[in-house]
Amino acid sequence: MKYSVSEENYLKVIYHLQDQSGLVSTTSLAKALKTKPASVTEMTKKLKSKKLLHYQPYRGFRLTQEGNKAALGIIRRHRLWEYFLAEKLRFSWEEVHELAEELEHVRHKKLIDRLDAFLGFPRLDPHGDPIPDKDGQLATADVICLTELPENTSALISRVTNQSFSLLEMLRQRNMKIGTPIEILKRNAFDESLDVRINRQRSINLSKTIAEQIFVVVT
Amino acid sequence: MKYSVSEENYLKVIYHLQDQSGLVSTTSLAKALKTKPASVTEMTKKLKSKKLLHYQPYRGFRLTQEGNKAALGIIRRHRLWEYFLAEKLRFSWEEVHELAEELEHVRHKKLIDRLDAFLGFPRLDPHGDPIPDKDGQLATADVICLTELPENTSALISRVTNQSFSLLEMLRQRNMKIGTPIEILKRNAFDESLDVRINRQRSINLSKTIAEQIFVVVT
DNA sequence: ATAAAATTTTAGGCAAATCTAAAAATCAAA
DNA sequence: TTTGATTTTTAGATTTGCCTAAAATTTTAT
Ligand SMILES: [Mn+2]
Ligand SMILES: [Mn+2]
Ligand SMILES: [Mn+2]
Ligand SMILES: [Mn+2]
Repeated sequence: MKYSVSEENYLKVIYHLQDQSGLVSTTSLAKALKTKPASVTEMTKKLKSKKLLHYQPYRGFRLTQEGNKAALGIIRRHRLWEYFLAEKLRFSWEEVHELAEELEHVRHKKLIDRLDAFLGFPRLDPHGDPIPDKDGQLATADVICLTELPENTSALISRVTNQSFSLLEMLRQRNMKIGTPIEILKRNAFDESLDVRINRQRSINLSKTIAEQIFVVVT
Repeated sequence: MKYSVSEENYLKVIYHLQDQSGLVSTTSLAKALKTKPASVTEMTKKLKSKKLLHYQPYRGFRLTQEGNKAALGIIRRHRLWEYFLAEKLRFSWEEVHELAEELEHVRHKKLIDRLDAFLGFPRLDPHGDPIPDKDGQLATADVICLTELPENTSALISRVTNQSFSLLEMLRQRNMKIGTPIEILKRNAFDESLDVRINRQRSINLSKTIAEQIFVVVT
């Protein structure tokens, strides 16, 4: 019912890794948590014994229902604090993730529900990621990766899943934020970069690496 | 420069105990921290080696300048979060202390300074305790204990230093909060209880035990 | 199918913070 | 001032989470 900070970090990271690949490997988790594979094996054994994940030695693991629910609780707290930091304390979107990494571990149902109400029950965090509600329900948005957007089709930037400080800082400096209109003018075959129009005004070039991190909704 | 949650709790509690008695004893600290004297001895040895407190084996200890500064930083965070919880999230004053006990350990200068600004640089927390400013300065208020207030002298409730949930809940239910007008009608010799008038209206009886926890400013 | 490479687990340790039990020091009283 | 009670410290364990190095297992390549 109540987990340590370390256990919570494992649960959250496993949840995110699962979203991409189905089963999560020891190495990928070790890398994501900046720890060593041996440590991961020990912790996953513990989490298994607490019935938070399915785990067969050498085979990888995934969250149980219980583990999933716990992870969503942590993600709810993380994203609500991110929203608070950005909207109320005026932090920029590249700064909030790191701070929320600590605040998310203050775990009192009443605190987080009051915070939710104070913020007006926001549905998206500053990066466009959905905020699970009281019951752990996640709103689903039908976004596509910017790299999949056809040319000359207007869309809105709706989500940036990568939390890298420098990526987010870069986007902010280019006035690209959640809700900003965007359109692909040209795909450059040589480096797969994109020439895009931002805010129906400025035209800039985005490397493939950056474009892959941006998700949009066609309007 | 950066201390563990445990070290922070020690520093804060030593600060408060020092305020009352000069030198702090191993047993009193153990009691306040709900731990055992043996654990206190080990931790204080560590804090001494970090030059956060003066400590002679068997003789008791007190904070160094450095330790004092650190303690004030923790108290600043604690009280600002208490203010936030009470003013913004509408928690009652008996609920905020416990929540702030966890939030106070999220330690980022910029976060706390932004929170301070967001709250409008409050000077007192919900219990009337002064909030140290950015530089650790504490405003001093000239309060007296309710038990010292002369009869028929109007005063304002300005501080309740005891953080007991049930004491604070009791006072709230009697409409006694920071800023509430109060006046002593009669001292009862038998049990040293006080008949007081609250808000220039209701007259109630306060036991000596309760009266000792209330501090007032004569108006 | 086998050998080499990669991944994962086990074994053995370490540091922080706690505990209990026993020893040492201090304090209080007769 | 000696003794008995109290306080404090030391000794030795325990728990959590992490580490390195070595062994076990699985995957990949010849
Ligand atoms: Mn984040
Ligand atoms: Mn986010
Ligand atoms: Mn408090
Ligand atoms: Mn307070």
